[in-house]
Amino acid sequence: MPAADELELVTVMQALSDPVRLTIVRELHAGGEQACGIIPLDVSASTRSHHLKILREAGVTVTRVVGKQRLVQLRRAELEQRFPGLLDAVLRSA
Amino acid sequence: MPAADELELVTVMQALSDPVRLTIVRELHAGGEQACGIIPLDVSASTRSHHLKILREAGVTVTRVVGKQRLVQLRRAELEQRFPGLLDAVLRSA
DNA sequence: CGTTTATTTCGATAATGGTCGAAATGAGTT
DNA sequence: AACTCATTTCGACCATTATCGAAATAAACG
Repeated sequence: MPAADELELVTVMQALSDPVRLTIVRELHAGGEQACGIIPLDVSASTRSHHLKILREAGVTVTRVVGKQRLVQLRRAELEQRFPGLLDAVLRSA
Repeated sequence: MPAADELELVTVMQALSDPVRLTIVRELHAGGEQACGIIPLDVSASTRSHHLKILREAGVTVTRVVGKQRLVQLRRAELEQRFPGLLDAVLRSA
Protein backbone atom coordinates (compact mmCIF):
# COMPACT_ATOMS: atom_id res chain seq x y z
CA MET A 1 0.00 0.00 0.00
CA PRO A 2 1.54 3.31 -1.06
CA ALA A 3 2.09 6.05 1.53
CA ALA A 4 -0.08 9.13 1.35
CA ASP A 5 2.59 11.21 -0.37
CA GLU A 6 3.44 8.48 -2.85
CA LEU A 7 0.06 8.39 -4.52
CA GLU A 8 0.34 8.98 -8.25
CA LEU A 9 -2.36 10.85 -10.12
CA VAL A 10 -2.19 8.66 -13.21
CA THR A 11 -2.42 5.50 -11.11
CA VAL A 12 -5.36 6.78 -9.11
CA MET A 13 -7.12 7.96 -12.25
CA GLN A 14 -6.58 4.57 -13.89
CA ALA A 15 -7.96 2.88 -10.81
CA LEU A 16 -11.07 5.04 -10.98
CA SER A 17 -11.56 4.49 -14.71
CA ASP A 18 -13.36 1.18 -14.62
CA PRO A 19 -17.10 0.65 -14.12
CA VAL A 20 -16.66 -2.19 -11.63
CA ARG A 21 -14.20 -0.20 -9.56
CA LEU A 22 -16.37 2.90 -9.64
CA THR A 23 -19.18 0.77 -8.26
CA ILE A 24 -16.91 -0.43 -5.47
CA VAL A 25 -15.87 3.12 -4.63
CA ARG A 26 -19.44 4.35 -4.65
CA GLU A 27 -20.48 1.46 -2.45
CA LEU A 28 -17.69 2.09 0.04
CA HIS A 29 -18.67 5.74 0.10
CA ALA A 30 -22.30 4.93 0.81
CA GLY A 31 -21.74 2.07 3.22
CA GLY A 32 -18.41 2.83 4.86
CA GLU A 33 -16.01 0.05 5.72
CA GLN A 34 -17.30 -3.35 4.69
CA ALA A 35 -16.25 -6.85 3.73
CA CYS A 36 -14.99 -7.41 0.17
CA GLY A 37 -17.61 -10.00 -0.50
CA ILE A 38 -20.74 -8.11 0.36
CA ILE A 39 -20.31 -5.40 -2.24
CA PRO A 40 -22.82 -6.26 -4.97
CA LEU A 41 -20.92 -6.87 -8.22
CA ASP A 42 -21.71 -8.90 -11.31
CA VAL A 43 -18.28 -10.48 -11.54
CA SER A 44 -16.62 -13.63 -10.26
CA ALA A 45 -14.82 -13.72 -6.91
CA SER A 46 -11.43 -13.65 -8.56
CA THR A 47 -12.30 -10.68 -10.73
CA ARG A 48 -13.64 -8.91 -7.67
CA SER A 49 -10.39 -9.58 -5.88
CA HIS A 50 -8.46 -8.29 -8.87
CA HIS A 51 -10.30 -4.97 -8.88
CA LEU A 52 -9.89 -4.56 -5.14
CA LYS A 53 -6.18 -5.11 -5.58
CA ILE A 54 -5.96 -2.39 -8.22
CA LEU A 55 -7.74 0.04 -5.91
CA ARG A 56 -5.56 -0.94 -2.96
CA GLU A 57 -2.30 -0.66 -4.87
CA ALA A 58 -3.33 2.69 -6.30
CA GLY A 59 -3.89 3.86 -2.73
CA VAL A 60 -7.61 4.40 -3.06
CA THR A 61 -8.54 1.82 -0.43
CA VAL A 62 -7.13 0.07 2.62
CA THR A 63 -7.88 -3.47 3.68
CA ARG A 64 -7.65 -4.95 7.14
CA VAL A 65 -8.14 -8.54 8.15
CA VAL A 66 -10.84 -9.28 10.71
CA GLY A 67 -11.40 -12.94 11.32
CA LYS A 68 -12.37 -14.72 8.17
CA GLN A 69 -13.03 -11.60 6.21
CA ARG A 70 -11.23 -8.50 4.97
CA LEU A 71 -12.75 -5.12 5.51
CA VAL A 72 -12.18 -2.55 2.82
CA GLN A 73 -12.37 1.19 3.28
CA LEU A 74 -11.73 4.34 1.26
CA ARG A 75 -8.58 6.29 2.12
CA ARG A 76 -10.54 9.51 2.21
CA ALA A 77 -8.10 11.65 4.19
CA GLU A 78 -4.99 10.68 2.25
CA LEU A 79 -6.74 11.12 -1.08
CA GLU A 80 -8.09 14.48 -0.05
CA GLN A 81 -4.67 15.61 1.08
CA ARG A 82 -2.89 14.51 -2.06
CA PHE A 83 -5.62 15.21 -4.64
CA PRO A 84 -7.99 17.74 -3.09
CA GLY A 85 -11.53 17.53 -4.40
CA LEU A 86 -10.86 14.61 -6.72
CA LEU A 87 -12.67 11.85 -4.87
CA ASP A 88 -15.58 14.13 -4.02
CA ALA A 89 -15.92 15.14 -7.66
CA VAL A 90 -15.93 11.53 -8.77
CA LEU A 91 -18.42 10.49 -6.11
CA ARG A 92 -20.68 13.42 -6.89
CA SER A 93 -20.69 12.48 -10.57
CA ALA A 94 -20.95 8.72 -10.11
CA MET B 1 -18.45 15.01 -30.18
CA PRO B 2 -20.85 14.15 -27.35
CA ALA B 3 -23.31 16.77 -26.11
CA ALA B 4 -22.76 18.26 -22.66
CA ASP B 5 -25.37 16.04 -21.02
CA GLU B 6 -24.12 12.91 -22.75
CA LEU B 7 -20.69 12.92 -21.16
CA GLU B 8 -20.00 9.67 -19.33
CA LEU B 9 -17.93 9.63 -16.17
CA VAL B 10 -16.14 6.39 -17.01
CA THR B 11 -15.25 7.63 -20.47
CA VAL B 12 -13.95 10.95 -19.18
CA MET B 13 -11.97 9.23 -16.43
CA GLN B 14 -10.45 6.83 -18.95
CA ALA B 15 -9.53 9.76 -21.16
CA LEU B 16 -7.78 11.45 -18.24
CA SER B 17 -5.94 8.29 -17.19
CA ASP B 18 -2.99 8.45 -19.54
CA PRO B 19 0.22 10.43 -19.04
CA VAL B 20 0.30 11.78 -22.58
CA ARG B 21 -3.31 12.91 -22.39
CA LEU B 22 -2.80 14.48 -18.98
CA THR B 23 0.04 16.46 -20.51
CA ILE B 24 -2.24 17.63 -23.30
CA VAL B 25 -4.93 18.67 -20.83
CA ARG B 26 -2.42 20.51 -18.65
CA GLU B 27 -1.01 22.25 -21.69
CA LEU B 28 -4.44 23.31 -22.91
CA HIS B 29 -5.21 24.58 -19.45
CA ALA B 30 -2.02 26.63 -19.32
CA GLY B 31 -1.99 27.86 -22.90
CA GLY B 32 -5.66 27.97 -23.88
CA GLU B 33 -6.77 27.04 -27.38
CA GLN B 34 -3.88 25.99 -29.56
CA ALA B 35 -2.95 23.94 -32.60
CA CYS B 36 -2.63 20.17 -32.11
CA GLY B 37 0.90 20.14 -33.35
CA ILE B 38 2.46 22.70 -31.07
CA ILE B 39 1.75 20.85 -27.84
CA PRO B 40 5.13 19.41 -26.80
CA LEU B 41 4.81 15.61 -26.70
CA ASP B 42 7.35 12.81 -27.09
CA VAL B 43 5.20 10.74 -29.44
CA SER B 44 4.72 10.44 -33.19
CA ALA B 45 2.17 12.53 -35.06
CA SER B 46 -0.19 9.58 -35.38
CA THR B 47 -0.02 8.76 -31.68
CA ARG B 48 -0.64 12.40 -30.88
CA SER B 49 -3.66 12.36 -33.13
CA HIS B 50 -4.89 9.20 -31.47
CA HIS B 51 -4.77 10.75 -28.00
CA LEU B 52 -6.48 13.90 -29.18
CA LYS B 53 -9.23 11.75 -30.63
CA ILE B 54 -9.75 9.97 -27.32
CA LEU B 55 -10.04 13.30 -25.52
CA ARG B 56 -12.38 14.68 -28.16
CA GLU B 57 -14.66 11.65 -28.20
CA ALA B 58 -14.79 11.61 -24.42
CA GLY B 59 -15.95 15.21 -24.57
CA VAL B 60 -12.93 16.68 -22.82
CA THR B 61 -11.87 18.81 -25.79
CA VAL B 62 -13.29 20.45 -28.90
CA THR B 63 -11.47 20.91 -32.16
CA ARG B 64 -12.14 23.48 -34.84
CA VAL B 65 -10.50 23.79 -38.21
CA VAL B 66 -8.71 27.03 -38.99
CA GLY B 67 -6.85 27.04 -42.26
CA LYS B 68 -4.30 24.30 -42.35
CA GLN B 69 -4.41 23.57 -38.67
CA ARG B 70 -6.87 22.42 -36.02
CA LEU B 71 -7.22 24.30 -32.82
CA VAL B 72 -7.96 22.28 -29.71
CA GLN B 73 -9.56 23.57 -26.57
CA LEU B 74 -10.81 22.23 -23.26
CA ARG B 75 -14.58 22.02 -22.83
CA ARG B 76 -14.36 23.69 -19.45
CA ALA B 77 -17.97 24.79 -19.06
CA GLU B 78 -19.55 21.52 -20.14
CA LEU B 79 -17.22 19.48 -17.96
CA GLU B 80 -17.86 21.73 -15.01
CA GLN B 81 -21.59 21.47 -15.50
CA ARG B 82 -21.63 17.71 -15.83
CA PHE B 83 -18.81 16.81 -13.40
CA PRO B 84 -18.39 19.74 -11.04
CA GLY B 85 -14.90 20.09 -9.65
CA LEU B 86 -13.46 17.15 -11.54
CA LEU B 87 -11.32 18.95 -14.09
CA ASP B 88 -10.11 21.44 -11.50
CA ALA B 89 -9.12 18.64 -9.14
CA VAL B 90 -7.20 16.89 -11.89
CA LEU B 91 -5.47 20.08 -13.01
CA ARG B 92 -4.58 21.02 -9.46
CA SER B 93 -3.02 17.60 -8.91
CA ALA B 94 -1.35 17.26 -12.30
C1' DC C 1 -8.21 -32.31 12.64
C1' DG C 2 -11.31 -31.96 8.87
C1' DT C 3 -14.78 -28.65 7.02
C1' DT C 4 -16.70 -24.56 5.80
C1' DT C 5 -16.22 -19.70 4.55
C1' DA C 6 -13.79 -15.57 2.56
C1' DT C 7 -10.49 -14.22 -0.25
C1' DT C 8 -6.27 -14.51 -3.07
C1' DT C 9 -3.18 -16.42 -6.45
C1' DC C 10 -2.28 -18.78 -10.71
C1' DG C 11 -2.69 -19.73 -15.49
C1' DA C 12 -5.10 -19.06 -19.50
C1' DT C 13 -7.81 -16.41 -22.75
C1' DA C 14 -9.85 -12.63 -25.02
C1' DA C 15 -10.36 -7.71 -25.43
C1' DT C 16 -8.47 -3.25 -25.17
C1' DG C 17 -5.11 0.17 -25.82
C1' DG C 18 -0.64 2.67 -27.03
C1' DT C 19 2.62 2.95 -30.50
C1' DC C 20 4.55 3.47 -35.00
C1' DG C 21 5.24 4.21 -40.21
C1' DA C 22 3.01 4.75 -44.45
C1' DA C 23 -0.63 6.40 -46.95
C1' DA C 24 -4.68 9.50 -47.29
C1' DT C 25 -6.98 13.98 -46.69
C1' DG C 26 -7.51 18.68 -47.13
C1' DA C 27 -6.43 23.51 -46.91
C1' DG C 28 -3.08 26.95 -48.25
C1' DT C 29 0.72 28.27 -51.48
C1' DT C 30 3.30 28.89 -55.72
C1' DA D 1 -2.21 21.92 -61.17
C1' DA D 2 1.71 20.60 -58.42
C1' DC D 3 3.52 21.13 -53.78
C1' DT D 4 3.82 21.75 -48.93
C1' DC D 5 2.12 21.56 -44.32
C1' DA D 6 -0.91 19.85 -40.46
C1' DT D 7 -3.41 16.26 -39.23
C1' DT D 8 -5.97 11.90 -39.67
C1' DT D 9 -6.71 7.15 -40.98
C1' DC D 10 -5.06 2.50 -41.73
C1' DG D 11 -2.81 -1.68 -40.63
C1' DA D 12 0.17 -3.88 -37.85
C1' DC D 13 2.41 -4.99 -33.53
C1' DC D 14 3.22 -5.46 -28.70
C1' DA D 15 1.85 -4.53 -23.90
C1' DT D 16 -1.58 -4.22 -20.69
C1' DT D 17 -5.86 -5.55 -18.68
C1' DA D 18 -10.41 -7.71 -17.63
C1' DT D 19 -12.22 -11.99 -17.10
C1' DC D 20 -12.82 -16.69 -15.58
C1' DG D 21 -12.25 -21.37 -13.18
C1' DA D 22 -9.38 -24.04 -10.41
C1' DA D 23 -6.24 -24.39 -6.84
C1' DA D 24 -4.10 -22.26 -2.69
C1' DT D 25 -4.43 -19.87 1.84
C1' DA D 26 -6.06 -18.80 6.13
C1' DA D 27 -9.21 -18.24 9.78
C1' DA D 28 -13.24 -20.04 12.36
C1' DC D 29 -16.02 -23.85 13.66
C1' DG D 30 -17.54 -28.35 14.43
